[in-house]
Amino acid sequence: MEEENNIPKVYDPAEVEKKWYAYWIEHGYFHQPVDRSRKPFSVVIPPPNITGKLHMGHALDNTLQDILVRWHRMMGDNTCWLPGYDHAGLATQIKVEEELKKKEGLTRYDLGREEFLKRVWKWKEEYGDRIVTQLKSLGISCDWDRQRFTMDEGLSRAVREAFVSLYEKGLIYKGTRIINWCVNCRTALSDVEVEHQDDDGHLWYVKYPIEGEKDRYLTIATSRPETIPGDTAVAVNPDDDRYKDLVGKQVRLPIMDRLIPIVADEYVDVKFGTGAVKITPAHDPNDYEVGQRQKLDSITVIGLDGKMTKESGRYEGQDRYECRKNIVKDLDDLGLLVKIEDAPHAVGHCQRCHHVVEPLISTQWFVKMKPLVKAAVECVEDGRVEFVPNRFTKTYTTWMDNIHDWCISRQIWWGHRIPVWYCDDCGAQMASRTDLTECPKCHSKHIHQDEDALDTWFSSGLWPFSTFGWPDKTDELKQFYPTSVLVTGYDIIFFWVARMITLGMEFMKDIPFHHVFIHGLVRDEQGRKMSKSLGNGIDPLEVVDKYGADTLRFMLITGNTPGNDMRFYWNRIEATRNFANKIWNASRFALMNLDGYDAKAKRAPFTLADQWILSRLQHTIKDVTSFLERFELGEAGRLIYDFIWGEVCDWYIELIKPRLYNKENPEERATAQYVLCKVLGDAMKLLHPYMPFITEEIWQHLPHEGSSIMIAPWPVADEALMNDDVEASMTVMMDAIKAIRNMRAEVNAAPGKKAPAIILADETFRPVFEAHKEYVQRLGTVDTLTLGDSRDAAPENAMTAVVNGAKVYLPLKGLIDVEKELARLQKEADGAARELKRVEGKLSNENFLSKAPEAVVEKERTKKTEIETRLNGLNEQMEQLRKL
RNA sequence: GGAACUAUAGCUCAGAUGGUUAGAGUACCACGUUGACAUCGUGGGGGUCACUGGUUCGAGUCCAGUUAGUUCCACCA
Repeated sequence: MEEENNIPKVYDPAEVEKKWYAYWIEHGYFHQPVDRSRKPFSVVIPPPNITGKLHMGHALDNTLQDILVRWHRMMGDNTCWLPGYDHAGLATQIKVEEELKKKEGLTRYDLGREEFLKRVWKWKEEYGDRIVTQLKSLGISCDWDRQRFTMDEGLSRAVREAFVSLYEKGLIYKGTRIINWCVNCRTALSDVEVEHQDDDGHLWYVKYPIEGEKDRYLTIATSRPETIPGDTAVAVNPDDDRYKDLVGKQVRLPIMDRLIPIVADEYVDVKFGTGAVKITPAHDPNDYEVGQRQKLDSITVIGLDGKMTKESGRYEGQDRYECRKNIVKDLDDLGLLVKIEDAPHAVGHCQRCHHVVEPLISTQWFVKMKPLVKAAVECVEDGRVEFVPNRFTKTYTTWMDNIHDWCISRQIWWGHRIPVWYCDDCGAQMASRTDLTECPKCHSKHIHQDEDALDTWFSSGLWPFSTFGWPDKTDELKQFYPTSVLVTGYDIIFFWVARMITLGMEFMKDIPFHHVFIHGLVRDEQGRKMSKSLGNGIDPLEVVDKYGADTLRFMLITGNTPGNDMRFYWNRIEATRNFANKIWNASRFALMNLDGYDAKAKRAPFTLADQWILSRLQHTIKDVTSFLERFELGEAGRLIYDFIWGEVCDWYIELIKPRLYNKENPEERATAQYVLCKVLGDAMKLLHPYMPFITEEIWQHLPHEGSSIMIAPWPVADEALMNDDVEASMTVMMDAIKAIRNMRAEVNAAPGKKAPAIILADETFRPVFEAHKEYVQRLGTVDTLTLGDSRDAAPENAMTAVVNGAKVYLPLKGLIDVEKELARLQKEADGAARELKRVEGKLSNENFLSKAPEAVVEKERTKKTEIETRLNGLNEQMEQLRKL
């Protein structure tokens, strides 16, 4: 062994990845200043929460972005990928509160607003960029110089501007309405932050005595008996004959002993329950509506703490669920409980803490959405903003069409405080871009700011432009807005995408991005969602440690299709790792045979193999690029994989070995070296967006121009090098070689040793075989190869295969089991006959001939001839065998 | 109650504008250490493309319906 080369046989990503990431940072490749002369390509990262820990979703999301960004950077676009993170108001506050409770046994109220916020900032400084560090280990090429945080001064200014501007237009208002209240988080929530799930519930049927009529009752069904103290009416459908005479009368509300009216309202479904509904405007959104229509009072019986208020009489102070039990019991004791039915019930839960959300009447800030969404819907419907895959357009537009006003105030401290001040003296309410110290109306110093903070999504909704300096008119904004593409999961279309489009159209009068590239979820091997509670999450960093970021990235991108969920399979990780190792060894082979290589040295003309691989390379470049243009990242990746492994490694490298090993002919050797470098180099470029590290490592070893593959120009397909004749010739040779291998394996002939073969080729391909005998000898493990004309008589005692353009024989005297061989040939012939029948059927169909395009018909004709030739060859051979 | 998605080899998945002998990886079987790679090579078996109709010269691909599964939206007490 004279293996002087010290490149390891097995690729070890750990060190390589660390090295190159540092190198890229050091050279500032991720950062590009604004260059108005070049086409922009910009992406803003979906900002991870500062509380976040990297999970598979992030890995997928950011790899997708990185592939697009790296590709466009290589294409020469003025590329900007802006990173950052989100303060995540409620989520972060909960986290810090938990820590405070655990470590010091304190609540935020113990500390007070100012001190508590100091703690959150401290927490943010300590842990806030942990996720950013984790992202870096994936190899993503964000411009870290442009990193933003939603609570930065600049972004906070944008929030102020947006709020005040909407306020001045009357699109933000303060109102007292029924809202979603989390009794655990003690804050209002928007509709999208409430997750509905079917819980096991019951329907309690309760008799309400009708006033003035002895022993007559109206029976209602309720899933929430604890709200009975808040009832202010009972409603029936106006067309319900059962109850027509009762409308206008009153019932005596059980327990509370209060008279409430019986009203008629369309809302009531005659067929459901008893057809009579108790109305509690303060604790049910529907009842609230009915209450508005019927001008009913509303009585709040459940407080902000989830406990019964004094309006509930003797239940005051009880927890809402405890009260439920007690009321049911009391009703039973009174003989008013008719029956209890099991009934699944859709109950709203807080997205953050999962406690049951309570509908309550409360004074909050809202954004009036209807006037805003018009432009946001239009720009999607007319295609200015394009969802990929397209089906998410419908998800988006139907949601937007049914939009309700957006509750944006939160009773939390961490976040952007609502920029509204109230004058204690004159009662004025004013929104202001700057902090106020006195009332602009009466000049009183007795003013105070609204206590609430804004929904986190209000600031994230401004992200595509606030990050580039809005409301200032910066160069960045001019160049990079609208951004090119937004990459995100389908789970936050409503939370985030919809808001960005809405607010972008409002404030920038332009779309925030041209494409929304939606991906699915990464699930576990059984297809379950990865979650903390199941403990089935796989840490991306663990995969990176064990197999490298390149492997994780490639695995996440290939083997699934845009917008669909995918499963995480260790076994696919291993397969991808093997691919990385394959690339590694192919380049290792190249490097070991590159000694004395001089790109300028005199070269021999290209051989068939050279022309073939160069032709295949051009097609690969063309197809990969067009798949990338259509966001078909998985398909593009697959093409690169197939090209490298299936064509370069399996065929080309094997074919050029003799030339590389033979130092007696330097010109031929130089040609092989040149083509190998060219093909590997371009392949590395195509693969670079997917596997940035290993491609950089290899590219740096290969002869190259420039300082990094990541800024090397993206390959352009050279049409002049695409050669159909060459590809056809190689295909025939490859088919013949495969036929030889196949036959030898069938009879297990001379395993590992060379054996003779005979090929009778037709006139088109005979010269090809003659010129490249050694291809067949080498890859078919053949010693003597006898060539002849396809019209020559077939050799006796030989196994046969017929491929398009040639007949292949293995003279395996003694090894052939005539019966088995006949069976094998018969099977082949049967297949060919079946196929022939189908083709003939087509070709004898008048409709096919007249209606199908000429090219398709022609194709069928050639197919027919080919099959016939093959079939004849097989039949001939079988006849001969039968004579033996 | 609406809507979307999925259904292709034992398993995980690809199959753009309808025309391939329907593919890959993995698993399985056989053979193989020829100077990149056993994280490898060669060969093989394995699919009535969920079902039923329709459109078409031609359907895994388009349309309608059925079944099964997943998900999102929705105020039925």
